[in-house]
Parts: sequence; C-alpha cells; structure tokens
Amino acid sequence: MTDSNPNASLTAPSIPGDALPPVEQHAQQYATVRNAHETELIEDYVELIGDLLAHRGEARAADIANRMAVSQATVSKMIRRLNELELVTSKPYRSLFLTEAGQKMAETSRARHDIVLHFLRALGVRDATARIDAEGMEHHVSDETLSIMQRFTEQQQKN
Amino acid sequence: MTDSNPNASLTAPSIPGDALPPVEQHAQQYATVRNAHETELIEDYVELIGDLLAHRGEARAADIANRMAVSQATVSKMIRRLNELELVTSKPYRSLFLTEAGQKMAETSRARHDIVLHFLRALGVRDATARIDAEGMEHHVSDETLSIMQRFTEQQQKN
DNA sequence: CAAACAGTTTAGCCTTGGCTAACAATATTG
DNA sequence: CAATATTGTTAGCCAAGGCTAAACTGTTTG
Repeated sequence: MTDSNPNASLTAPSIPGDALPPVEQHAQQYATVRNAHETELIEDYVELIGDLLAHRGEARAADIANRMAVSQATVSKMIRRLNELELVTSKPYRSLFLTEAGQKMAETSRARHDIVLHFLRALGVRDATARIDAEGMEHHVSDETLSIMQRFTEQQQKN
Repeated sequence: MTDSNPNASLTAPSIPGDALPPVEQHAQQYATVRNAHETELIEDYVELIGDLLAHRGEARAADIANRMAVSQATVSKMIRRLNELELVTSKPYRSLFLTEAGQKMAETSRARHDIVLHFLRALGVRDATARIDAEGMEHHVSDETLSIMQRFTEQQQKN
C-alpha cells in the first residue's frame, strides 16, 4: 500500500488546505507538461521561421542558429525533422519556407506568444523580463488561461 | 551577411511595432528557456519528494512513479541522479529523504509553485486548469514576475 | 575566373529521460 | 513460514537535442 494511506496523519500532521491532489489528477499534470515539451521546440523553430519570413523575407539556417544561440549543425538537423513533419519546405542551400501546416502553427504560436507577452507587460513586468518569461511560459498556458489573460490585458488598456 | 539586412524593408514590408528583438536579446531568451529545461525535471522530482514527505511521512519510488505517470525504472534511474547531485539520500528498498540542499530546493520550488497557482486562481482560472498550467509555468517565471504575481494575489484577496 | 569566405550539410559523438523485460528484495497473508 | 504480491533495481534499448570537425556548395571579390 503506497498511496492513499489512511494512517498518514499519524506520521505527518496534515497540512490544512494544502493536500496533495488525487493521484490521477497529479499524474495528468505531469503528463501534460511532458507532452508540451515534445512540441515546444518544434513550435519555437516554426514560430521563428515565420517571424523571419515576415520581417526579413527569408529564413536562413544561419539566422536561426544566431537567434537561438545554437550551432548551425543543430539547426540543420532540426530542419530535417521539420521537413519530415511537413512543416517547412527547403531546398539545399536555400531559404526555408513554411507549408500550410507550418504557417498555421506559426500563427497560432505567434498569437499565443503575443497574448502572454502583452499580458505580462500589462501586469507591470519590465519588457526584457516579460520577453524571457513569455518565451518559456507560452507553451504551458492553456486556452482557458490564455483567454483570461487576453481579457485582462484589454481591460487594463481601457484604464 | 545574414542578419541585420538593410534591404529587409524592400522584400518584406516592415510590420510596425512588432519588430524582431535584437539578436543578442533574442538568443538570451532561448538560452534561458533551454537552461530552465535542464533543471526543471530535477526540481519537479525534489518538490514532489518534499511534498510526499510532508504529507505522507515517506516518499517511495512507487508513489513517485504513480504520481508522475512514469515507469518505476525511470524513477529508479532518476533517483540515482538525485543521489549523485546530493539532493536526496536513499538506502535501497527504503524511503527517500532530502539532503539539506534538497530541502532548500524543495522549499523554493514549492513556494514558487504556490505563488503561480494562487495567482492563476486569483486571476479567475478554474482550479484543475490552474494546477496544470502552474506545473508547466513555474520553471519559467522570473523572480520579478513572481513577486508581481504575489502582490496581485494579495491585492485580489483584500477585495 | 580563381581564391577566399560564408553558409550548409553530414558524420559521429554525448547526455537526458523515456521505455520493457528480467531479476532481486521486502512485505503480506493463507 | 512458505507462497504470493508488491516494490525496487539493473540491463539494454530508443529518440531528442545538443556539440565539434570536416566536407561541400554558393557567393563575392581581387
């Protein structure tokens, strides 16, 4: 008997209002995070490629490597994966482009990222900090929270 | 010439108020996230072990496996790492305990986690969602943002 | 137009964090 | 107290995402 120990209160005084969540729920939390981690990097690449295309007209591997502070070899390998996932198209030694699916993902990520970033600024976080936090947080914010953040930001701007 | 293309505006119309951050800052963002990812899992384990000890009086590998929805083998391997990092002490087939350093980490993580969770609830996010989001977000929230969240929650509770 | 430079790719390595299967130790119980 | 069930460990596999070094392609320029 490992969990759900009826004698727990004998060995450790229960801490009121701060109990462990039920196992299934707890497991769900961790599983969701692990899941997010799998798509996270992919989304970051796609989002960045989308941004480079929008702002520069082209997305080169070297740009990505610089902006992600990662070696070109790493980028090259990643591009192969993005290709396999049919998120980008690429001819060797040429700029990258996004497929339909890639564009969709880029837009979604971008929107999500912006909502979080604007929310943090509306909350009073300094820009540089907000950017760093947003980059890390964006993949872990549910749609529910996202729409609450959006409403909050709009509300803030009215005042 | 890869970045900082002076002709960018000729190929892509600049999107006002939404430019790419300077390369160094951009790189910093990604680097920070990558860095967080390295400690994230460790912190989650240590935090969970701390919680189990507090609420149950003991932390068994099987509990951790159940709550993280991960195989016992994975937990066993991870415990070896935590041991090497001198965050936990363990005798085979016995409950785990936290070292000084482990306790410190557990407390910090726990506090951080709680601030984010309470903030999300104060913001109006449903409990189940808040728990999932908090689990993912906690490792990506800077101290600056954290203290703003805390203030916000306190403010909210006064009203 | 050849040489030099910049950009890209490939090969091969490493660590992490998962997994299953097989085995070992401890606990529970008929 | 022996049999069974639970718990823990080990071995060996895999994919992801880093890296460096070396080879290759494309572009620029003397």
